Amino acid sequence: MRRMTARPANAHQARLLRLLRDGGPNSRAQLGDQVELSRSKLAVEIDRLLQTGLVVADGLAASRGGRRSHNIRLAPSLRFLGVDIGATSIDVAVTNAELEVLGHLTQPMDVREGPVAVFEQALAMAAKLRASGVAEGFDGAGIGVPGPVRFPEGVPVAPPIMPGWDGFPVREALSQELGCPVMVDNDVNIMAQGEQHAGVARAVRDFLYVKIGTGIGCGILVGGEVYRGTNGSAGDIGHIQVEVDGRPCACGNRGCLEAYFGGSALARDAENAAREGRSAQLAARLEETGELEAKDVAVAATAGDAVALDLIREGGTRTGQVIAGLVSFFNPGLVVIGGGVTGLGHTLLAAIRTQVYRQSLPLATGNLPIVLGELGPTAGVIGAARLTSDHLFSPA
Amino acid sequence: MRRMTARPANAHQARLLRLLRDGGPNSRAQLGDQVELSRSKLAVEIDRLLQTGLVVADGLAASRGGRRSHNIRLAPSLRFLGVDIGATSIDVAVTNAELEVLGHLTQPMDVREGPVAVFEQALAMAAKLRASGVAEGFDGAGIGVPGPVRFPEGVPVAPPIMPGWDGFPVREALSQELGCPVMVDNDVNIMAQGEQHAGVARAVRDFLYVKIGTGIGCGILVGGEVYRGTNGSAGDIGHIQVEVDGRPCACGNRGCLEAYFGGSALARDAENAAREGRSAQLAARLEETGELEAKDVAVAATAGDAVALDLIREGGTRTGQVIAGLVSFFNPGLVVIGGGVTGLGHTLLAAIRTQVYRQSLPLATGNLPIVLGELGPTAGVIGAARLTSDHLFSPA
DNA sequence: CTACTTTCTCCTCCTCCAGGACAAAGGTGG
DNA sequence: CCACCTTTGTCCTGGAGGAGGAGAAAGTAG
Repeated sequence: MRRMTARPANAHQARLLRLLRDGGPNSRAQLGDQVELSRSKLAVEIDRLLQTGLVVADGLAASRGGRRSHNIRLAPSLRFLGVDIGATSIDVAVTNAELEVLGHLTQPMDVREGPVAVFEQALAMAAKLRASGVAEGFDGAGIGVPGPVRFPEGVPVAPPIMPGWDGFPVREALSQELGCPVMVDNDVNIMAQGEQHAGVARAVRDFLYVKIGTGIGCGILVGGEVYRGTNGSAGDIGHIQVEVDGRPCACGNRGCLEAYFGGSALARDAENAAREGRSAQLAARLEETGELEAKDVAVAATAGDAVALDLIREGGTRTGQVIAGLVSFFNPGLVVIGGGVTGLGHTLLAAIRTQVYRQSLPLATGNLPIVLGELGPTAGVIGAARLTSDHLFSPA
Repeated sequence: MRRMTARPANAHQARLLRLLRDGGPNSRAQLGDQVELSRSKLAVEIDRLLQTGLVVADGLAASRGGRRSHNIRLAPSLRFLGVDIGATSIDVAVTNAELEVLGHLTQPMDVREGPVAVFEQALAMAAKLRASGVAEGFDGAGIGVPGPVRFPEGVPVAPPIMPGWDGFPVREALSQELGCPVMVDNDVNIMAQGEQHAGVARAVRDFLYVKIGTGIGCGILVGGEVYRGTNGSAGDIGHIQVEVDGRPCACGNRGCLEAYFGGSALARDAENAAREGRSAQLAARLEETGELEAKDVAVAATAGDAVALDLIREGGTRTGQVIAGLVSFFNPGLVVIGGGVTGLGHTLLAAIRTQVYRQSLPLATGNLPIVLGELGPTAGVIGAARLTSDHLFSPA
């Protein structure tokens, strides 16, 4: 089960591996244009990488007017496991070394059942993927969990929505089970990295990824790197106050953003609206299922339900208020809105945009795109795979 | 006039120069303990630095049980100029290579008079310092201006409180006049760097420096480096909204933090209180001078005036509200309160602390000190000098 | 078939740098 | 005062890192 994947011996090799990961197979000559190394040194390092098996020579490329080049690519047998643990669902995917998703499973789950049960499920899903033939073993795994993480140790700290996880040695436990290196991070951070690797944030180095799921969180990228803060709790914007003496929040405070918006708040508000007879459509749905979810509001909104649209707009305005403040403070080059909000999509985005553009400094918003994430549920698993590949593709 | 100061030839030399700057004179052996270099390589690099004249051998140190060591120190003739341009005053100082202040001048000034007049004044102050004998010439200069700066070019962009400065080539113009390299940054950023170099933030890598002067701004340090954002406007927190449909602000919006607090707002509120007869003390002062300044409120507060104390507490609460949000978002290891608030000091600090500790996430505030800056008005000039020394002490 | 381009390999030479040997210069205890 | 220790600094050698020229290999264009 245990795979001994080689590691690059120096920074040059690490650099080359990342170039091959992000740019796909390439010739020695083309790689030489992207690094500041002489041809001879480059050849030496690539030979060494070939010897370790991390990269392979893979046929000849078409001529570009001269001798045809040998393609160099990352070993096609490399496999990364990406796991995204949300509050209510779990995503597991297998990627190749270029972080292309080869297989992806999603299942509902309740994070409050605790780490043991959740990881049992995650490992079962991984086994299922392996049985399907996309992987024989894993060279590395990345995990996102819905709470703050002490990143170097890979241990959740004081996670509000998953109390049973506090201090559970996620990294060590999973590394044992999987027999490969494991990296653990906040789920918002891995989604942000996913959008940076393969989504809308490809060319941007300083940006914010705002995830609106059950709760609301924010991934912060500074110079292309995740910023995690002193305790790993950076980006925890769900409990920023938006109303003095406002609604009570589950965290014990009052007036938090999450008391007004996010999957939980939205479902609760929709149920109230249904019970009070303000929306026939939501009431009908409530009748059917006994309770409402954020998804139901999205469906109702798409069908034109005025109450549902109002709820989304109001939530977007609240969220926009907070984002406006963060934009003034952080002056990002891009704001990505992601999370389980497909369907809420453009109504929500419009409300957020209106609020941010009205409220932030002109200099900060002048050239600021605010867009929806383009990867949807794969953002997390791609980001998780990237996290572990960043680790493996760095000098040992 | 022009000084051709040598630059380090490589990263090792740069590292050594910074060690000598931050740790003072030192022996080869002690330096060797702080860098990962062999003794021989270290000796070579130090010899080269000695040849350039950037460092000098400076006598023998006391024995520590064996052969006495030769002290190595930065050239004692090196001089940096630090300039801190505020909204209403200008600070100019001269430091040696260890960034110790050798001479410091402060004068009132109105930034709206435009860059030409202001720099004429700054250069006159620098000349006065030179005439006093603390410097013969300058090896580098750092300037802080009260507005966003496009850092690589050293040009202010769209500064709200100093419209005449937009696009003025500060770096180039001053470099011409002074005959040395010049670095330009936002004044809040240089103050933050000052506190990091020689003040309360010495050991902290991720922190926020909140300056409450005429307006309110924030310096952001990530991993020990200033974060400036995509347009150089990061940290502009004075126009974060604290009240929906609140007081009109000079920026055209409503409910901004600066509409409620900061030197301008405080002076205005104090004048209103005086006119409405709510504070005899402030009214008396208004009678004397015709208008009130933030300073007058500080004096009244120290004397126990209830209205003045209330104004400060209220402003601190508003500011604390904003900081609380930033703390949740950024999870800093330290928050420093600085700016022209000496006197408001502990009343203000208490109000800010109360609000932040009440309102931010426990994980983010658990071990978070919120303290006053300890350098006062020298923070800016030291930070400015450090900015330019960071530049000079990096490979050419 | 010739001329030219591109890609890749091989070889030489130079610099960087670690670490051992050793010299210099002090202290300590008899 | 001398033998022996510690600390500091210098010198030397060998090995690894790396740049760049020469040229072979393999293609295109005419």
